[in-house]
Amino acid sequence: MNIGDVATLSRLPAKTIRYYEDIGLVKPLRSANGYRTFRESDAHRLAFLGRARALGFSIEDCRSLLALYGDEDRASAEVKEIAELHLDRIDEKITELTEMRATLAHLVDACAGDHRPDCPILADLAMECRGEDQLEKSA
Amino acid sequence: MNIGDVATLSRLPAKTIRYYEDIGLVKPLRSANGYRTFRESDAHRLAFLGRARALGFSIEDCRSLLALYGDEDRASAEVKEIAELHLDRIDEKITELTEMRATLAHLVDACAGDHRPDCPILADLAMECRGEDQLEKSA
DNA sequence: GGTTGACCTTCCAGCCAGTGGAAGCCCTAT
DNA sequence: ATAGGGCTTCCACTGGCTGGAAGGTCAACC
Repeated sequence: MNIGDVATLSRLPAKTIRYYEDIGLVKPLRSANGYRTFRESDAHRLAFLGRARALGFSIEDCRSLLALYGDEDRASAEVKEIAELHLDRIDEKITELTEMRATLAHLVDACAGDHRPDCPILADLAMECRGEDQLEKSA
Repeated sequence: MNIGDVATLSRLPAKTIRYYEDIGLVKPLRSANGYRTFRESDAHRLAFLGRARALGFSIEDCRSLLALYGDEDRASAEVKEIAELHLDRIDEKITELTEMRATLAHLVDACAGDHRPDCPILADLAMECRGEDQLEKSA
């Protein structure tokens, strides 16, 4: 298989696949003309990578997961630990975004959104009275 | 004020403040020794930036928001539009993360996490049977 | 006057995970 | 023979910083 075929199969851009080779995640053979030649196992690895990335795992997580996948003597606990850490990171992000969302939604709601210049969104961003403990110290 | 003072006030790292100058978000004066000298208005802008960034606005959004803030003739509608677009982006991210979270939580839940190698997380990532429509075509 | 140490300066490199584009082979079909 | 599509490498760029090196400046202390 050439890179285009495996790109279609894995739904990863060819560029990404070359990048994955660069960083050692996949090691296709080369045919006489210099083209990359992907075996079934390479295609399989790329599909694995595509799904792991779609779940938000970092490239380094993917590397570890692939290593565990190829290790017959792995303990599922090792896999689970990676997944749980990732889950925690996702939860943190969701929490952070949800807080942002709440604040922002509140401000958007309060803004008339008309031709007049008065705007509670800008007023909030420009607010002097946060970080007052710091200001007091230096005052 | 030197950069350290304004860094403390705005709770932004000095490096970040230098970067903001680089990209034209803030324009401090220079004193004879080459040190940046921040006016009250610069400190104010940096605080504004810190809060806008904390709400997840992109640097380019921040640039627009600062311009609107300084424009007496702005319409609040312009501010609101930026905020609403950002809100939509946040909602998209939350949705995406929530979907990931659900899938991942399901898999983590199904994994024994013991010394044995069997692992539904890896099994899912390695699954052949997704993207079957594509596979069928090329088969 | 010398020295420490905290502060400041610039510049260059790197992070993550790719993406875009140029310049140039290779292969097939007409 | 030539047009097109696919493949190759390489370099630069994205966002939003962050780290570190090499060196200038300033206030305090001995």
